Amino acid sequence: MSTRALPYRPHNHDACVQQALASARAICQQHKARLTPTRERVLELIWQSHKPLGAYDVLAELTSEGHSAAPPTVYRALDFLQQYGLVHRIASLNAFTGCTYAGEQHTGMFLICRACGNVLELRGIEVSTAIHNAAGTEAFHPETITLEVSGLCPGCKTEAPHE
Amino acid sequence: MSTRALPYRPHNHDACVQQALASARAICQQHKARLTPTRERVLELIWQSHKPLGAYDVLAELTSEGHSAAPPTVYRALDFLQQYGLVHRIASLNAFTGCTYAGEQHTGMFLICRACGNVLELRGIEVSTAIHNAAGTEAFHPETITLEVSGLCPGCKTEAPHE
DNA sequence: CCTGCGAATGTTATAATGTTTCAAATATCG
DNA sequence: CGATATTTGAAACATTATAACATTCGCAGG
Ligand SMILES: [Zn+2]
Ligand SMILES: [Zn+2]
Ligand SMILES: [Zn+2]
Ligand SMILES: [Zn+2]
Repeated sequence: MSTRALPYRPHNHDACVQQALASARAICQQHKARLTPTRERVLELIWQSHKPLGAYDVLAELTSEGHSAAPPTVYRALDFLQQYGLVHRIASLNAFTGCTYAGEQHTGMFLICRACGNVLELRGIEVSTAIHNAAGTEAFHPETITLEVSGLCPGCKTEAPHE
Repeated sequence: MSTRALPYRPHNHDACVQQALASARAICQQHKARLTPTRERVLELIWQSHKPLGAYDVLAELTSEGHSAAPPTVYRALDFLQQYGLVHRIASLNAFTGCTYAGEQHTGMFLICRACGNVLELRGIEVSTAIHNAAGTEAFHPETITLEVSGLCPGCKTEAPHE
């Protein structure tokens, strides 16, 4: 269903974005949710950037396009997109990124390069299982998992191998 | 070395706190780091609460004690405490909690009850291994892992089993 | 076509969280 | 003591997020 974005490697990003938008439209239709122009534009802006985008980055882009927008405009769109699993919030960055596996059941695991800022989302089924097992030993009932790994991507690691 | 706090169960919390402070003093001495009165008081305040404390919560407490404090006072103390592994920042809450395993090498995994607000820190070695394995398949070099699980603790789960 | 209703948006203000900057005080060591 | 580095005080500022209320829009029923 979803074409997996090649991690940290060059690819036709326009096609990438267009596919994400098409997928989003389908998902919203399924749920009878309205992917309005503002919501769709916010999703597109987020997808166009490989790096997570802050809410105010999105806002700046919208206003630069002549859209009369205020913080609530963006946050409301982001809430909607999160609700339908189209974007994820990266808590450690206060930023948002497009979901690579929209429509598929998954626990998002994010590899965040501290050098280039790119983010790769993995499904991480084994990780998810291990987390649920660990929580189970404490009789804890998990609902949402925040898993963000900061470090160096392959490219940046070879560029700057010496700390 | 460290006495594991009994998860979500009653215990002598004063002793809990005193032990954490003693441990912190030892760790700082080892590293020739200065656990100044303000830093120690911030650590104590954070430990006294089982729930993660926001920076401004700490600040309010300090000022209520007559301490002339401003935001940087607290953030500097928190930076110091994080640097020496004495507290963790919970990114999904914008709050801070005392480290249960200070001085021990570990990847913090936090079980956060959305009902009562209590937080339990687990070491989660299997989880850590799974994360590193997953990152390895992408040739990613992990440095810091943010792993926060929100859900219901055993107590709150039985109280409100029906969503 | 109107009309009413709920969803979505516009607008303003404000809250909550975190940082920069520079000066003053304090500890540490020779 | 005097030089040096660390820590703290203080004020302003920056960033991120929400509250409150008015207005508009999409759509179904009459
Ligand atoms: Zn996802
Ligand atoms: Zn990189
Ligand atoms: Zn810890
Ligand atoms: Zn609970």
